[in-house]
Formats: sequence, structure tokens, C-alpha cells
Amino acid sequence: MTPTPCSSVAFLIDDDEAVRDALSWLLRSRGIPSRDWSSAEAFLTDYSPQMQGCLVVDIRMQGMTGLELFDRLRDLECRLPIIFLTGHGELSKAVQVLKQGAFDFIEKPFNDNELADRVLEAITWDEARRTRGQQSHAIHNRLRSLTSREKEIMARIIKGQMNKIIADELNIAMRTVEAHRSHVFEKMGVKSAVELATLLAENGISVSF
Amino acid sequence: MTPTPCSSVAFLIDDDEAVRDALSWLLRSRGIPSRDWSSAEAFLTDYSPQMQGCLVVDIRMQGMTGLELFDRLRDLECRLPIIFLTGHGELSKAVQVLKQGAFDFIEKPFNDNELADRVLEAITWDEARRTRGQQSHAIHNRLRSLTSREKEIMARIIKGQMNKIIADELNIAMRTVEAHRSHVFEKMGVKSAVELATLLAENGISVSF
DNA sequence: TTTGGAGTTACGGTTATCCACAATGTTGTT
DNA sequence: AACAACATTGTGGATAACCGTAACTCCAAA
Repeated sequence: MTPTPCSSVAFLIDDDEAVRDALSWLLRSRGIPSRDWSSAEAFLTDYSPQMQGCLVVDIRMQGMTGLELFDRLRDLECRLPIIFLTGHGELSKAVQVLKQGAFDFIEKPFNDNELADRVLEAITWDEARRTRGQQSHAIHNRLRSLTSREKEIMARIIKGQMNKIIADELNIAMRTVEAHRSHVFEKMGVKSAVELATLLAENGISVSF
Repeated sequence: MTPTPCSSVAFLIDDDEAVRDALSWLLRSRGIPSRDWSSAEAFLTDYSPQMQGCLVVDIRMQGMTGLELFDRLRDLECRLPIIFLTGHGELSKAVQVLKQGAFDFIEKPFNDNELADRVLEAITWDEARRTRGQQSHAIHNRLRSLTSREKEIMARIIKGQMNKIIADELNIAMRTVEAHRSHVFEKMGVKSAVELATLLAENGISVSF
């Protein structure tokens, strides 16, 4: 495994202090920094979208359960990978949360090596997700800088329509389409329609304007 | 739920005849056709890639277990969705197979409605997958019809390179590039480089030639 | 009222694409 | 040897893309 960057942290949430301590110790011994909270509520008050790394959450806690926390974080559009811990072998819940996108589900008592590996996997996954997100974010920023007319012309360009056709359909001069087209390329940071189409398709963006 | 097309079938694999009968009856009452086998081995001898629908497999059977069947089907590149049944609440196995791509994991005794719904979901998913697969297959057929030189030119086209540049880099006449380019468009069924780039990117195809 | 962004358009020109028709050389198969 | 597929190139022309420069209008914010 690669050494963990200091920017990624394991966020531990469990109402059993002994478990938190054991986890902290385990992860520290692997070079993984961690922070811990004794309840989902406490974590939520501290939560910020800047946090990066992964969550390790006991599914059964006083007050808000791990499942409820999961839902709440989804509402906040939090995409941090979550590893659930359970001491009760609740299979149906495991299946449910995994299908909803939880990263992993581990029974207590857990194997130390396995847990640490999962945490590392989750952190790695989160970093990859974050990188993808930045790419996508940059593109969306560029898209937002387009005027609505430019977006409309762009949508037609990537459908393969020629300037002449676009001009006819929008009842404007071809030269105008050319001007918009040029602006679109400049703002989107590409040099051709091909590059533009590839950029958008690779990021799953369909322009409807 | 939409009525189940007769082409999709639930394939039931369980060494307990009573379970098979109960499942068959349940599914038939919902209009879902099914076939059943008493062992993974028996299913494998009958298996064909033409089968469409979903599998419902008891995880613990005499001889080959459900998990082993899962692996075996993966080797055969079978993409049928699999719903596992278990009577023993084996959480760690549930987590494992779900992360490997199993469709669902249901504890016995199961709720009839729930199981039938899952089977329908799985069948629907399989049909969608099959549709996507056909699209992708058609594109790959077209890609295979390209000569290696044409693939090389195509790779450069979708990078946004101009004919002139391509000609220079390959030390051939521009006219030759034009000829290849024209063939590529014709064989791939598109009318412009933009359509080609979109087609490939949307299907996650990166051309390296 | 002034300023500025957005949308629009024209002129004149360069470059690139696309195409029909025609042809040559190479390679591998039958 | 004969044939087919492939890669190659040419001529000449129609069509489209691209660009710099320069306006004009509309509209909203300062």
C-alpha cells in the first residue's frame, strides 16, 4: 500500500469508547490519521464538505443510528465512503446499505489487518473520486461561463450539425454561428468540435441547453 | 410492474425440492416463468449464453456451493443477475458477493412479495444490460471491420488532428488520409468526426489501435 | 447617462474537408 | 498465375470551417 497522504483521515463514529480507542490505535499504527466522535449527532455538527478520507461507523448507536447517519449524509451530498461496523450480524441491513452505495460492512469482532486494508481502500477510492470530481467541476465551471445562446449552438455542434444548418434553423446568419462557435471553443478550452464532443461525452455530460 | 416478457426466465437452483416448488409456484403466480435445477452442477451442464433473465441460487448446497457457481459463471463471462438465498445469515459472504456484483442477497425465510419484486427488478436490469450490450456489440463489430491503418487514422481523428498533420506524421499524402478517413466514417456509420467521437466516448471506447 | 455584455452581422480571405474518378503497387490467398 | 483486399496517390473542384476586423442593436447595471 502507498503511504497515506496526511490530507485523508479516517473518521470514526462509535458510542463505545473502547472501540474508538482500539480503532485509533490500529490505524495510527498503519500511518492512517483518524478523528473520532461518540455519536452521529456529534459528527454531523462537525461535518464539513472539505473532509476527505472515509467514515467508519458503528451501525447501532445510542440516538441516531449508522443507517440514519448514512441517509443524512446523502442529503448533504456527502460522498465519503462509509465502512459500517456491526456486532449483530444484521444481514438485511448490510445488503440494504451496500446496495445503496456503502463502501463496506464489517462484523465485529473484526480482523485488524482486514479493517485497516479496507480503510486504505476506501481512502484511495475517495481520492480517486475527488480527482474525478475536480475534473468534472472544472468542466461545469466552463459550461456555466457560456451564455444561453452559446449553449444552444454548442448542443447543435456536438450533434454534428453544420454551421449552415444551425444558422438556418435559428434564423441567424452563418457568420453569427461562426462567432458563437468560436466563443464556445475558447471558453471550453478546446480547439475543435471533436475535442469538445470527446470532453463532454467522456464526462457523461449531455447538453440540452 | 410491467408484465414479464416470455423470453426472460427465472432460473432457480436449490437442492431443496420444497423450496424450488414454492419458488416456482410463487413466480408463476406473478407471471414469471421459471426453470429449476437441484444443483449448481446440473445447471452448469444446461447453461447457455442465450439464457436471459435472472438466477435465484441457494448459497449453501450439496456439492458446488452458490459462491462457487458464481465464480464459475464469471469465468464463463455470464452476466446474468444473481439473487442469493441463504438460511444462515452469513453476513460476510453476503458482503463479499454483493461487492463482487451479485444482484441481491435474501435471507430465508423470505417475504414472498419482496422476493418476487427482486426477481422482477433483476429481470428488468438484465434486459437493460442486454440492450446496452447489443449497442456495444454492434459498435465493436464495426471497429473490427476497420483495417489497422484505418484504426490508426481514426485514433488521430478523434484526437482532433487535422488531415494534414496526420499525413505529415505518417509520411503519407494528405489524399491518402482523406481516403482512409472517408472509409472510417462509412464503416462506422457516421457522417462526421464529431459523431464518431461522441459514439466512441459514450461507449467508453478509447482507440489505441 | 454611460458603460459593458450579449447577440447580431458583413467583408474578404485562408485553410480544411469532402468527393468522384482514376490509377499504381503490395500482399496474401486460391 | 489470378484475384481480392489493402494502402497509396493524383486531379480538380465543391463545400465548409475558421479568422481578424469592425460594426450595429438591445438591455441592464452603475
